[in-house]
Amino acid sequence: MQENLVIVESPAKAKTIEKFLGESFLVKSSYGHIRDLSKKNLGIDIEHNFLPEYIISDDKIKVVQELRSLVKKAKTVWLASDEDREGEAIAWHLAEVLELDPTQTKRIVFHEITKEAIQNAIKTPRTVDLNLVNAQQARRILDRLVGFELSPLLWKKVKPSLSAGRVQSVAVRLIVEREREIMAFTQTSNFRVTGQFEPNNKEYTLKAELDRRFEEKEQAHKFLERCIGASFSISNVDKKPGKRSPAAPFTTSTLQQEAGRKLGYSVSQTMTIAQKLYEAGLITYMRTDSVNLSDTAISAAEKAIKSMYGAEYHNHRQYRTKAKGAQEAHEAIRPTYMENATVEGTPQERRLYELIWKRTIASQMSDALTEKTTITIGAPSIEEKFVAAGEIVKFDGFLKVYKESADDESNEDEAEVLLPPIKVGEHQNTKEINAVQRFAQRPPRYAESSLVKKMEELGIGRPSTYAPTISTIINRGYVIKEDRAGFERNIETLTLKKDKITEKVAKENYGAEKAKLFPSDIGMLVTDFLSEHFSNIMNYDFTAKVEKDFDIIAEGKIKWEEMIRKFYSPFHKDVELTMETSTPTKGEKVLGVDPKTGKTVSVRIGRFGPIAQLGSSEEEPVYAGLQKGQLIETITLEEALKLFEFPRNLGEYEGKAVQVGIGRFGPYVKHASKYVSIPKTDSPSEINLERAIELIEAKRKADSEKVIKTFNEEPELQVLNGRFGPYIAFNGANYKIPKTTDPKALTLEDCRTIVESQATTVKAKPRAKATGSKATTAKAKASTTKKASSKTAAPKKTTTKKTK
DNA sequence: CAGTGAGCGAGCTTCCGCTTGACTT
Repeated sequence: MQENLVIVESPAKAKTIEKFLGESFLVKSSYGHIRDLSKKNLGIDIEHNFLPEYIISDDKIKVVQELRSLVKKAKTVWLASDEDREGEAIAWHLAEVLELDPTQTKRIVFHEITKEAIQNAIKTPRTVDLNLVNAQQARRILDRLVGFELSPLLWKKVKPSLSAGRVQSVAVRLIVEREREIMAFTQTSNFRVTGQFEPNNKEYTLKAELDRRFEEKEQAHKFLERCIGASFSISNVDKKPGKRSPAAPFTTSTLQQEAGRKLGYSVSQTMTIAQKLYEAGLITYMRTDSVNLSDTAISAAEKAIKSMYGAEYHNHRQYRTKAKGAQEAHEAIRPTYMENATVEGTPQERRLYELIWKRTIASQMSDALTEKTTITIGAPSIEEKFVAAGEIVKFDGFLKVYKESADDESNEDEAEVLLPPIKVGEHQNTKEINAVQRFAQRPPRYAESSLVKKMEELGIGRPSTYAPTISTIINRGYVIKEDRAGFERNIETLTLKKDKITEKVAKENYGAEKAKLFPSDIGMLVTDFLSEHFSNIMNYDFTAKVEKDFDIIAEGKIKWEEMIRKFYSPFHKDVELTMETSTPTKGEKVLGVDPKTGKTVSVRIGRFGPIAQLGSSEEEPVYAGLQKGQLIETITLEEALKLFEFPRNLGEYEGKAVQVGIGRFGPYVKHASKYVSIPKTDSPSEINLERAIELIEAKRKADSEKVIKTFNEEPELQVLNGRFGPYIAFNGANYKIPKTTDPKALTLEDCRTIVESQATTVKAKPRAKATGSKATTAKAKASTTKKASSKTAAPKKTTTKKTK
C-alpha cells in the first residue's frame, strides 16, 4: 500500500514519474482541469461579487471518484500540476474537491522530468499559491463574461449560433484585416536590370544586378541604349566574413510553423502526431511556450554532437523565451533521448520526430561561417553600377543538420553562389543585359501556422489552444481554409544582346494560394460589428493589458473581484446599449439596378450563406447564392447579374432538358435529374450543349465503371472505383486495397481478409448495428487482432500499448 | 466520398485552457 499519492496533469507524465519515485509513491493524473464554470447559465453570480459556480466536468466524474478513494487511503497527497497559472488552479480545484486543506497540502513543481528534479521537488514542497489561483479565476471569469455576453448579442443582431471571444474574435480580425489590405493593394511594378559579363578569355560568366531599378519601361530602354558600346570593367571586389546561428529549440508555436512549412502538416495534425510521440515517451511535452532545455538534455546533446559530428561542431547555448505572456511550465519540445536520431513509428511520426531531433541538436551546434563576396562592375560612361554577390559557406556548423524555412517562399536566390577569382580592373564584355518587369508583392494571406505565429506575438491564446482556436473560427464559418487558383499577367522584358535591344512579353502565373485562410462574409460582418461596439476587446493589445492585471492579482496587490468589476461595469453597459440600440444586420448592400428588368440588385447574408437578390422583398424576388471566392464586400453589379443567369437551359438531350446551374458544390450540369460537376477549366456561363453532353457521357462512363465487383453471397460488400482509386465498401465503411493487388481479381475471401486486417487500424467506427456483435466475435477468433482488443477495450485494463 | 436551395416557429446556440479518449450526429 502506497502512503504517498502524487497527482499530475497528464497520464503519460504520471507513468514516467512513478518510475523515479520509490515504492511508497502512487502517481495519478487529473487529466487537466477537473472543474469548470457551470455551462447551464453564466456560471457567475454577478450580484454576489462575481461568485463563480464551479461544477465537476462530466468527463471528470470518474477521475474524481477514483482520486477521492485514493486520497482516503493515502497518508500524504502531493499536488504536482504544472507551475503556471492554470496548473496552480488545477491544484486548488483538486484540493477543494478532494477536501484537502489548501494551506496544508503539499504542492510541488518541476520543470523537467528527471529523477533529480523530481526528488528535489519532493524535498522542497510548498502550499497552493492562492494569489496565483485568483489570477486564474480572474482569467477564467473574464473569458466567460466576454464570451457569454457577446455571443448572444450576435445571435440577436447577426445570426444564431455565432460566437465571440477574447481570442477567437481577434484571430478572425487578423484575417479580415489582412484580406482588406490585399484588396487595397495596388499593383506596382518596376524594371530590374541584370547583366551577364565575361572577360576576354571567356573563362567565366558573371551575373550581376544593377544597383537601381527603373519605374518605367522607357527609362530601362534608355539605360540599355547607354550600355551599348560602354566599356565595363571590375571596379571593386569586396570580401566579408559572415555567420549564421541556429534557431532556438521548438515551442508549440514554432513546431507548428515548421511542421506546416517543411512537412505540410496542419496545426492540428502536428499536435496529434506529437501527442503520439509524447505518449510513446519519445519527446518531451508538446504544449509549451518555453525554449529552455534541461541541463541533462544539453549535456546529452553535447555528447551526441561530439560523437556524430566532432567537437568543432558543438557550441553550448542557452535560449531565452521572448514570447509575450509565456509561462514556461515545461521544457522546450525535444527528444527524450538525444542519441536517437530516428525512431520507429508511422512515416508521419518519424518525420516529425526527425524534425524535432534536428532542431534540438542544431540548437546546440556551432555557428555556420560564411564568406560574402561582392563584385562591382562599372563603366566610365555609366553612373549606375552592376553588383554580383555571392556567399559561400566556409564552415557549415549547424547547417549540417538543420535549416529553418521562411514563411514566404520567395527566397529562391538563397542558393550558394561561388564567384570566380577576379582582379580589379579586369575588362568585361557584355554578353547580355536584361531589364525584366518585376511586380511588388501584395501582403501574404495567413496560413494556419503563420496565424499561430502572429497570435503568439500578440500573446493571444496558449499552446494548448492554438489548434482548437483555428478549428473554431473555421467551424463557425468566419474563416475558410482553401486553395485558390492564381491569375495570369504579362511580364515585359527588354534584352540587349550584340548591341541590339529587343522586346518580349511573357506570361506569368501569380497569386495562387494553397491552404490559406480567407475571411467569409459572416467573418467580416461580425468583425465590423464587434469592432464598432467593442473596440477595446477587439484591440490587438487587449489580452496583453488584462494579462498585466492578472499579474498584479498574482502578486497579491489587488483582489480579483475588483479587477473584474472594473472591467465588467462599462463592458456590460456597452452590451446592454448595443442590444437596445443597434439594428440587426445582414450586411445588406445595394449594388445597383438590373438594366434589363429595372429591378434592384442587392447582396446580403441569407440563412444558408451570402445571396444576391433581384427585386425588392415585396415583389417575390429572385435569389442566387454567391459563388466560392465572391464576397459581399467586393462583388460588382456585373458579377451579381451573372448569377441570375442560372439555371441556364442549353437544350435537349435524349428528349430531356439539359440545364446548367450553380449549387453548393459549384457549377453543375443537370440532365434527367442527374447532376454532373463542371470542371474548373470550363466556364458555366459559356458552356454549350455539346460540351455538356460530353460531361454527361463522361460521368455515365465513370458511374458504370464505379462498381468493379459484387458478390452474391455478400451483397453488403462491394469493390468500387472511387476518387482515390479502387476500394472496398462494406457495412458503410471503406477499406483500401493494397496497390499491388489487381482489384478485378479479388475474391470474396480476399476482400474479407483486407476488411479484417484494416478493421481495427483504419476503421475504428464501424456502424454499431446488429452485425456489430457478429463482427466482434469473428475478430476475437482471429489471431491478428491483438491491436483491436487493446484499442476497443476499456482503458482501465493495463493491456500494454506497445504496437511495435 | 457524396451531393446540388432557402415557408413557420420552438428551442438552442456561446467563452478559454488544462487534459485524453469515445464512437455517434
